[in-house]
Amino acid sequence: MLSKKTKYGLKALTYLAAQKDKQPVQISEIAKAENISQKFLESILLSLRKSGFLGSKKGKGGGYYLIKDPKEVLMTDVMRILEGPIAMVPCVSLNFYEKCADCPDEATCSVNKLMLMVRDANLEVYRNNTLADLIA
Amino acid sequence: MLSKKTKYGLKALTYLAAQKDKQPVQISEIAKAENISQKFLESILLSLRKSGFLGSKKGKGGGYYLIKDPKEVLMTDVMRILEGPIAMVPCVSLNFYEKCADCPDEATCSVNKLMLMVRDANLEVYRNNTLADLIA
DNA sequence: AATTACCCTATCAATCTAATAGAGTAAACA
DNA sequence: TGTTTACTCTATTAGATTGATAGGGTAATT
Repeated sequence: MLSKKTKYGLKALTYLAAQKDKQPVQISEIAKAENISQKFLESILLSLRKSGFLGSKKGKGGGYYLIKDPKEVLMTDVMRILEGPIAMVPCVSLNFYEKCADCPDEATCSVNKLMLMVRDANLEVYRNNTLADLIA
Repeated sequence: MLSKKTKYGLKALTYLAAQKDKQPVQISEIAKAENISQKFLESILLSLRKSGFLGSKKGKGGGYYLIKDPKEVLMTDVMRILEGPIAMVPCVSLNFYEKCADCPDEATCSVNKLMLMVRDANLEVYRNNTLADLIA
């Protein structure tokens, strides 16, 4: 299951990407428009800022804004920040690799074999889609 | 993340598929060979039996055995039983469709759009792989 | 200087997962 | 026929995670 964090994060990103000007948008505005718990959204936007997707401005007229061009924001990066590893098992993860404690041999492991194919299929989708593609 | 249930279930299925004869294999043998908690494996095999993948035989010399030819066992069916919906959000699920409560319009929803592509990519993998493919 | 809106910490109920325990039941075999 | 074997079922549990909420703190505009 996709977590609400990722769901909300994606919605917020596309909301910001759809803005005509680059003016900051208040959290409250996004939360209201997308039916998201404002406090929860705060923490999500914060992590998106810390990972370099968003900028923020404090004080009156402040809010969050997209740093890069939506065309430059790859879904691989977004998903890894919001949802975590793209792979369904650590033993096939590119960025979060870990050996399975119980599995004696990856080369002959059926789970490894299947999940490797699944990972590649997912990567293919995430690599070929940017934030801009989700709006059009 | 792939649940342990699915992981163990897949391992058990491939273990049974790799058997030369069609003789029943005891739970304890599979559990030992694949490093799985026996009691947990019991419940998994039970659900695989109830959903038509496995047959069982009680008493001495009993155990579980594969009902169909491994070539006929599609990963789509296995995954749906073990892991649940293939889609990451209910609003793009073929077999478990549900409208998102918070989303006003699927047609313009960015999450829907992305997850639809992800679902199709995953389906492609699961449809093109059978239990037999995981052994070879 | 006051307001606005981001920033951070802590807490919480609900849910899910993985594992375990223990008793029950059906089938095989001597 | 009776005992053994191994599947079947119910219940319980600790632990982790999720999603949400509360409340105060801080920095930057006006």
